[in-house]
Amino acid sequence: MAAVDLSAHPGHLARRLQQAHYLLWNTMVSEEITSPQFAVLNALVAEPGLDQRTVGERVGLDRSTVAEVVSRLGRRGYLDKVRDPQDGRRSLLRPTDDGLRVHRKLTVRTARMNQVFLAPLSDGEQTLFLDLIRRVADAAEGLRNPGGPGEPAVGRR
Amino acid sequence: MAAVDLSAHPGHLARRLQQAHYLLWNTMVSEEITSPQFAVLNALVAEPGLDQRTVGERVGLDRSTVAEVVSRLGRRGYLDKVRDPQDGRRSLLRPTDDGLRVHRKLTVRTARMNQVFLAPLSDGEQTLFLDLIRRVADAAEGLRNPGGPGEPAVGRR
DNA sequence: TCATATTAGTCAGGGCACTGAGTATTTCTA
DNA sequence: TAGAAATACTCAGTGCCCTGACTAATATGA
Repeated sequence: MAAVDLSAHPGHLARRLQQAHYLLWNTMVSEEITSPQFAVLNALVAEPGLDQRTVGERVGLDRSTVAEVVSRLGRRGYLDKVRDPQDGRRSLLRPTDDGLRVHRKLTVRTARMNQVFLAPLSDGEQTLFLDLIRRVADAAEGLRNPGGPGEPAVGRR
Repeated sequence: MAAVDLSAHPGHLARRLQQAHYLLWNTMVSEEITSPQFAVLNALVAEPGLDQRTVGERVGLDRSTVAEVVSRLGRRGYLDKVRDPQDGRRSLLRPTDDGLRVHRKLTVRTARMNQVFLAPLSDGEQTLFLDLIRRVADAAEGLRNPGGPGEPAVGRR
């Protein structure tokens, strides 16, 4: 009897939103490459030669998850992974030609999918929507990473 | 060079939002019970005796995931599961006394967490935020479930 | 009534996401 | 310069999330 209305809970809505996106991605973008895999590939297209930790920072994934995603992309031949000769702890990542090709193809489809995803909102609402999510997510991430955004969290050399 | 700015991609933001919520839940609500588990428990507090399929419909989980979540809640003694004597295919679920107690406790903490989560937004923005997410998620779910909301999707008896 | 859907749930398999422990390498410092 | 601290990564374990194939039970209709 003391049950709660979950439709007012941002966390519950966030989960449903993410699930909806997952399904749309599968049908409109790719069944092989997932959205997090595309994010990692995209980060490497922007800055080839990044190490895993930095990639994780760019796309918002922890060390373990990056390792898994990278391993899948590597297995499919979309990126190369080599030990940094300057620092034996790091693995340096760069997209292969295949990886670049896939990235280009998915970029187009992703743009189309975003339009469909946001179609129920007016143009103004769309920018507002993205802005609100970003603010909430940034703030929540800031709770765990004190020091604030813009300011490098930990000992970036 | 043809890399994309992911901060304009709703799917990427949705994932980050959900991750941020996951972490906040862990620190502010419970390390034992997860948000989806609470959602299932909440549905059963509202309507004890539901079957798994209907619970999944209420909280937005597919059959397999509901089965897993239910099994964990059952293992911890928070719900009972019995075969429906009227229909041998169904499993009927109801919260135990322990389940009710936990649900009450987490309800309070969840409310506090929601406040913290939404704190970066003004009151007006908060309602707007929830409304926008709901509209996008509903629309995307409707793409897979033609027939529209309100109209029972499939043969509810 | 009997064969044929349809439905509820299970199971195997792949992928994302986190924590905590452990290893190798580099950096700092006494 | 040797020992301690920090860093990058791996590995094991837990949980969420989906699909597709399967089983058991019920409902339908020729």
